[in-house]
Amino acid sequence: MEETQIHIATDSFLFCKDPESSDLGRRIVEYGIEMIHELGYEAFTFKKLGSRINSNESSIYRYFESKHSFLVYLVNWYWSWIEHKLVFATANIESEEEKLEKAIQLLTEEVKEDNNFTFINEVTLNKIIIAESSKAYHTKEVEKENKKGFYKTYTRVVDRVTEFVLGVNPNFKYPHMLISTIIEGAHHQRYFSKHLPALTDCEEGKNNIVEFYQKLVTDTIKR
Amino acid sequence: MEETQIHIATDSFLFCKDPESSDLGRRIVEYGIEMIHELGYEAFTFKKLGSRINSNESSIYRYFESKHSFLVYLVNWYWSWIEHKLVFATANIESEEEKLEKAIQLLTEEVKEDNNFTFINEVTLNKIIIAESSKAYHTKEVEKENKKGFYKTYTRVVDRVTEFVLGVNPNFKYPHMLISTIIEGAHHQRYFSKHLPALTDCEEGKNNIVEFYQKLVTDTIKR
DNA sequence: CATTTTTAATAGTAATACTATTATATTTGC
DNA sequence: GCAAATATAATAGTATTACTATTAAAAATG
Repeated sequence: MEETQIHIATDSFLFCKDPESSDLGRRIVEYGIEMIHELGYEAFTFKKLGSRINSNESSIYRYFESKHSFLVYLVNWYWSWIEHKLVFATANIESEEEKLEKAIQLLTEEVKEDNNFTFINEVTLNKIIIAESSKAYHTKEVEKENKKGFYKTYTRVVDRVTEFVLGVNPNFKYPHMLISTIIEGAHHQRYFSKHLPALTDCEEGKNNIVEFYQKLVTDTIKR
Repeated sequence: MEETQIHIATDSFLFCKDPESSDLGRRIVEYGIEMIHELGYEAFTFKKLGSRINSNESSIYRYFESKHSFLVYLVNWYWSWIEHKLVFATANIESEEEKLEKAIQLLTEEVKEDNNFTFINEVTLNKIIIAESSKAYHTKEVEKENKKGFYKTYTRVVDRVTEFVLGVNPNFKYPHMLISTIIEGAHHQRYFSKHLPALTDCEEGKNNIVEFYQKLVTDTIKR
């Protein structure tokens, strides 16, 4: 991987105490990801996590206000990481078309390598994003939380790619809609291909999802 | 509305006792929809529903095995209803293009009228589908439940519209992917436009979502 | 090395998502 | 019209969840 040691910034309103600031904090995040992936969000509890990392439920509460805010933290970490990769992948590229293509690739491909520079396993985190992230915003408190900035990292990624769309076609009316459709769509398709295959046309091992969305974007914004 | 008294078939594995078979069953569904909409899926409980309809928590359990299976029941009812409307809206139409257009309209528009022929308020149910339905299949038990047929109504709708896509372009490689992307996408956009507007380009009151997806389909499948 | 901070241990709470049992209505079949 | 069957309501109970509060022990820091 091209990265040297990177640090993903997370806003301080996403936690009580910064999990990156201590060994316990890092273990909470590292094994929390592992356990949400294994058990699913519903069955995951801080109590179970505490006993897995030889710590205590109440100690985890000093880092995260609730199970929900832990999920929100992970979602933000993920999108900050994607944003970093996006900036890197599109730097020094002249062609707007090519920038957009790189962006779509990044947003729709499956994360396959864990760079191991951090305590976060990005491959597993990507699977959590696909399977669980919609639970972060499908709550009665969305609007309140949105005002607090809980979803701004995601929004920022959408905005960046929106710029590339407008770079290719400045008259395209619905760039945000297109990009959020593609991001959510690709996640759905990956989930469906694994669990509800009747809803997709994916062949094992083939990169149909990326191909489909690349074509969809090209066909939709050009005219 | 064009319908006469309709009856939406629901498979018997979706409930313990058919809620349509009694007054209590119908009240459970009617007010259950109302309460999930008001409180959100997480805060909704059978206990609260029982006291709202002057009945009892344990009586509701005679109709539905769990809160989860109640949601699954509602999702299936919704898609059966959509399927019915779809068949009706595309009957006797010759042109494949026109059939597809009607279908996309139906799948992406907001439900605005409750025909009041049944005990189910379709406007409210549509809002539940938009905000909560992904929770029905984002569980660790998806595959098991899929085998039992929990998601087959949805699949059937996707399959029907897939046929229209192939009617317009028999060589199009990803019709299921396209249709499920559009269905989920439209739901997301409606949710975003209300709660997370930075992710869309919707103007209040305008039908941008339908317009966007109609164009997207046309541009993507033609070539 | 004294103080502050962090962590662990323990206990406790209200609520959730159920199950089980029994009593009382209501429906139905004859 | 009434006995039998069935549906519903009332009550109680369970294990677990998602937390909060308190205190003691351990570790870091100035």
